[in-house]
Amino acid sequence: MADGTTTDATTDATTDATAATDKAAGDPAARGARGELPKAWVPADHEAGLYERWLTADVFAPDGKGTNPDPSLPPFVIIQPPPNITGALHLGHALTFTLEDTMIRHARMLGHETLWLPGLDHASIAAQYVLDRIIAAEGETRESLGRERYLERMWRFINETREVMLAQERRLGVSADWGRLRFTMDEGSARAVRVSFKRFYEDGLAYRAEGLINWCPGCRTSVSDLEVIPKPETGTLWSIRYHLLDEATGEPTDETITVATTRPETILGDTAVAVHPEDARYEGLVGRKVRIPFVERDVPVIADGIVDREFGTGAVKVTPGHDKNDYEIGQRHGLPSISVMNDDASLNDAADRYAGLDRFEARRRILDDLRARGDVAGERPHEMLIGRCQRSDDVIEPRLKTQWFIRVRPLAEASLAATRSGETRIVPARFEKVWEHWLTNLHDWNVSRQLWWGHRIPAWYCPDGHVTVSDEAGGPPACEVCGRAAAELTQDPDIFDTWYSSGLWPFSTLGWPDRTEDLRRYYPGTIMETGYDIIFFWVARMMMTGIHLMDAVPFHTVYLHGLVKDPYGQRMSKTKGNVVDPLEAIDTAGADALRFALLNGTSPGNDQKFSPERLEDGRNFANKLWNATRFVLGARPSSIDAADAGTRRAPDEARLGPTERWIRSRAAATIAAVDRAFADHNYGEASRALYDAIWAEFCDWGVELAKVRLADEALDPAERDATWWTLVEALDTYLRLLHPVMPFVTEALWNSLPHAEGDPELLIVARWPKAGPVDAATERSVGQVIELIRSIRNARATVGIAPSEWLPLDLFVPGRQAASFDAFRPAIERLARVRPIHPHADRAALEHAPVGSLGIIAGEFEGRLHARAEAAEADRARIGKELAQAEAALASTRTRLADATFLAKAPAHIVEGARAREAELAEKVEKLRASLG
RNA sequence: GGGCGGUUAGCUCAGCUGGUCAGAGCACCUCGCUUACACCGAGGGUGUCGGGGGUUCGAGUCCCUCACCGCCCACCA
Repeated sequence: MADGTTTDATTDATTDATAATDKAAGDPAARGARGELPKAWVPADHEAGLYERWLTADVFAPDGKGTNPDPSLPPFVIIQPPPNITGALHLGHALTFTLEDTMIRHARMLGHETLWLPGLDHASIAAQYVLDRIIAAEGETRESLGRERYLERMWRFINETREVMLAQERRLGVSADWGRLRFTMDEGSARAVRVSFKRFYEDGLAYRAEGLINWCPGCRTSVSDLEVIPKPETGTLWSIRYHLLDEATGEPTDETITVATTRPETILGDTAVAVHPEDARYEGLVGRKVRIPFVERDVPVIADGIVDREFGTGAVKVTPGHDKNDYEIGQRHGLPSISVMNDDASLNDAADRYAGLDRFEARRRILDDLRARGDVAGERPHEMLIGRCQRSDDVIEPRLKTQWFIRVRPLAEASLAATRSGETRIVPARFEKVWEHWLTNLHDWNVSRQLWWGHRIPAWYCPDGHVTVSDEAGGPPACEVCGRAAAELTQDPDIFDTWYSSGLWPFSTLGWPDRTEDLRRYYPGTIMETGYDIIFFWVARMMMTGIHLMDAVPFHTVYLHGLVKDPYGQRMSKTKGNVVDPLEAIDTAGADALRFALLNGTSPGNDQKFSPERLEDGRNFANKLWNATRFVLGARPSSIDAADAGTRRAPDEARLGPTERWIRSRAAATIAAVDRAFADHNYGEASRALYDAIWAEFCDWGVELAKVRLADEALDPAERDATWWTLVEALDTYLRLLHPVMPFVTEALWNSLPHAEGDPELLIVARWPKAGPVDAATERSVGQVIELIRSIRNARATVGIAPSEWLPLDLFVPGRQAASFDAFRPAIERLARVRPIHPHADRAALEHAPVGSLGIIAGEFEGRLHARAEAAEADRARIGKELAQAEAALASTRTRLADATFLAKAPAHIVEGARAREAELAEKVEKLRASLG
């Protein structure tokens, strides 16, 4: 049943894809007619079509014909947490998928063969919890349906949710290898579960024993320690008198010892009273006996170091059957463990007259009866932590049960060795401490669950109580101890903790236990990406099982992301009603916007607040890029005809001016910055760097400066061509760099841009750009020009001159800026709205500027902007302020330079920098003063 | 009880190995439909970088300490 259903789902997905491609084929926008773009980036019009193109081009599979990986590079394998198949995806999933997709696209562009194996988790307890509520609405219960029909209903349910979830992943742009879609309840996983368990059993790492487990009365199953959530609560601490026995007669006396408890109902399971060995108050009592009320059981007073003398009365009742500490005390002192509860948390027959009562009702009755006997010595409110079920919120009951456990000690040690040696690295590193602590103090893992939805434990019991663990699908042929026939054997009714099969994910999905080519090639994985909240549930388990069963760590890097919270920093939850539906976000702003919003401004392992504004940022950015590209395509000089523009050429080096060199240099710097960010797994930094580079540098200055060149009639057509090709080249670079983060808009735009010889059809498989040299000299001189334009704009705005008004400018152009000035003269005119410009090689010439001109100080440039006298008056305040700032900065720099210790101890380059700054500031102050007159 | 994060402009956050690091976006204010974009452009203000010590020639940046917020782990009944 399991694998059949999964296979169906995969087939359906493929069929859908084909159908959608046919639809998209008629849509020019989706195809991206080269050289033309619609007016605006409307994600909904493009995303589906683009996704289908990737699918049909077969670029998601590592061996797909579309990827063309570089054989000299190792495969890049990402391991994703398969989401629970319980319903719609939330923003946390969107974050995970965005990060993973960003990583895999980046790796693919670098030329790695990539594997991202998608999947879904059957989520045993979570799924049952959801389904129970669904069938309750249908008037059914688990019991009324019975195991078989319940499971049928479950399959029906998950077959629906599966499609919804996979469709959501595709809308986000997830470029996983859909042909390998796996499910933790498919036959491959089932086999891996059986075989692994048998291995653990044979290796002595799986054992069946009676132990104290966490019981959820609501879910009617045991749960692991991790699924017990301690929640603060104000309870009551009662002091109860236990009567000591007369040592001679063995009968209770009036002599009492008072114990403190928050759970009087467990009195019925008490098998001792414990005090601290060095507690003088009770010195003489150790070794004597007390009688437990109601059950009339005589138990010893014992001494144990775990008892806190300061707490309560310093004497504690010991109930090994219902308390973890007490259980350990019981183990140490050989005390019997008495279980007083049923599965539904009512008291059992051991509870004598309280049998059948619910645990809380029993508590009330017992207290009443104790009061009647005069044995309640006191009570007071008590702040405490109550363990509640992660799923149902019921109060967890520690109970004795015979269950299967995994012995974790050796596995944990091997896992610790892996991170200590650096074989597996945790990002961010601070989680290593958490990892260490948890693995060091780990208790054996209770893997039995008394649920129906999940992998049945492959253990069979014969009437004589022999245990046979089998990895055969149909069970063992006979009891392996006594040889009784299979027909006489009974399989354990329990199933595995859902994380057991998840823990096998990195290899069960690659064909294990068979020694497949996939395993050889893709195990261990490169990076495992997930939220820090499942580091123990999942990451640690994969590490433990992987090392033991595969003899190798399952992955070399553990990347942990933070949680997505609402704008107020609250955890998103359905009950709070503050969840953001990723699909809604995609509908309103596009998948790229959502992806950008989830990555930008975040850092590894840190939580983030998600707000609509962030989504808008992403949408605006996509639109900005869209329009920049639209401009470049529309600005093609007539000297380059459409046919020539079909293939991207590198700009003619000989024709490059400072504008073009600046654009190239900034693009090169951006490549380096993004490379660095990716290397550090700092995806928030990568997106930020691209946002700045594309918007504040390329669009605001690169394109604006290039516009002037393109519009310059006097320019040599060959130079104009070079300008255009430079823009195309820069865009090409930026689109490649941004593609991992915003795959749709970049793919659409890149499709419309001329491709270089040898480029593939699709950006998703285009190569990552290589960082060229940064041209520092050009950046310096262009920086001066930019500063000049800014200063002029600033002066104009400050005094309120209309932006449309052309003003004459007297400009002192120092010799070293002469060439730069010549090149940028038209740009300065247009962008600063100044005309005519009177350049002067001699600064003194500025003194002849008309009275009331505005002073312009920008680096080595200095100017006088002609304006009306009243404007000039308003300008004096601006200059005065600037002067004050410059003077203050100069003063502080001089103080520093006057300090002998600074000069003696600071490194030379710092001192030199300070000197340079002093000179610069001094000059500026001088200029500003001159400008004020 | 241990541990880990966080505390930087009104809001969300960047600030790597201490020295042009006091920044970005949003919000806000003033202009502006200049032949990519109003999902835009130009310009602008705002911060004793949580408090207090210390190391250093020099500290959001390192150390100590305190405060508050959040999270994780934990056997105080």
